[in-house]
Amino acid sequence: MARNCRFAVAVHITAVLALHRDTPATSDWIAGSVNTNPVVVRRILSALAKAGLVTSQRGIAGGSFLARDPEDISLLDLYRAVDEQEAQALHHQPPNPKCPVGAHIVPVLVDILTKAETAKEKELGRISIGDVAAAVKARAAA
Amino acid sequence: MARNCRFAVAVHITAVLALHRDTPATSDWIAGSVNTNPVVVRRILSALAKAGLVTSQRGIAGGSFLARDPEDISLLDLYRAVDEQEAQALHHQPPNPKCPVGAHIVPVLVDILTKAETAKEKELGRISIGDVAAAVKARAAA
DNA sequence: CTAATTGTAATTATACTAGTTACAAATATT
DNA sequence: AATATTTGTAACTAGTATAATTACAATTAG
Repeated sequence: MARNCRFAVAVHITAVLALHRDTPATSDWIAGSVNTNPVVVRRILSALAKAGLVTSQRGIAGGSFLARDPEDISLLDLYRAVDEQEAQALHHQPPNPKCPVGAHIVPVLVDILTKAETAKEKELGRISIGDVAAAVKARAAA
Repeated sequence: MARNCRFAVAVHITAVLALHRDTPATSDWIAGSVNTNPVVVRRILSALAKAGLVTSQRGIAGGSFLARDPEDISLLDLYRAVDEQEAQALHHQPPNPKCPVGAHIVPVLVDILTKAETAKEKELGRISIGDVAAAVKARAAA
């Protein structure tokens, strides 16, 4: 249990919200679809709320809504809200500065990893929750 | 200590090998540059050898070499050799098939993650170990 | 007032990681 | 042939991130 699946769950949650825009969805109900504990859902909803992507309401008729139209929420928004910094890791210990390679490899690596991460994020930015909801709907109809 | 830095170390190791093509580099020597334990280096060298990127020789004059020209080894080669499948994780437990979203979200997610991962890998494929070695050299000279 | 719901802290079990020790297998040098 | 050095791996350890779970205060509709 060491692999981060928060992004996948965030996409799932927001897809549910996109398909139920009229009534608030409770964390318990969403958890039933995701097949996990409601607290796990609330934690991710909390991160999404901090990013302004969803709103939640306490109380007996409470639950969560998308804060914007599904077409105006990209997967990159979710990714950033939830994964904080998924960037590939650098050295655990700083390399040896007395070796020419050790002394200069880190900024070179940072440059490489930034390029790779940027390409990935660009793809995620092209897809909206609306697209995801439509894809789910299309598969359900088929 | 849960973040994977094998790719970063693999780039470091192969950069060292690219700048010392004439003599074999021992895992002990490389470990001194990376600032880690020689066994960690040997483990990564072993993965690279399985992918045909380096060759190693045992014995008193042993050590490792690049198996190809640095320009012919891409960072994608290293990434694949070392990270096996770094792809972003899906749900921990399979979602609820009785919910329309739960029943159809997984293939949609796979499609999304594949696109994102492919974009990242395309970037890594554009960069060679030769490029990395040149960048390190340039910084060392500056 | 009551019941239902969110928000969050605390705890737990699991798994992955790098680091480390240990040692057999291989090999160049003498 | 003997020796010293190096790789290749297995086994183990400590540290840490993760999801799941329990618990409970705060909020709110009816």
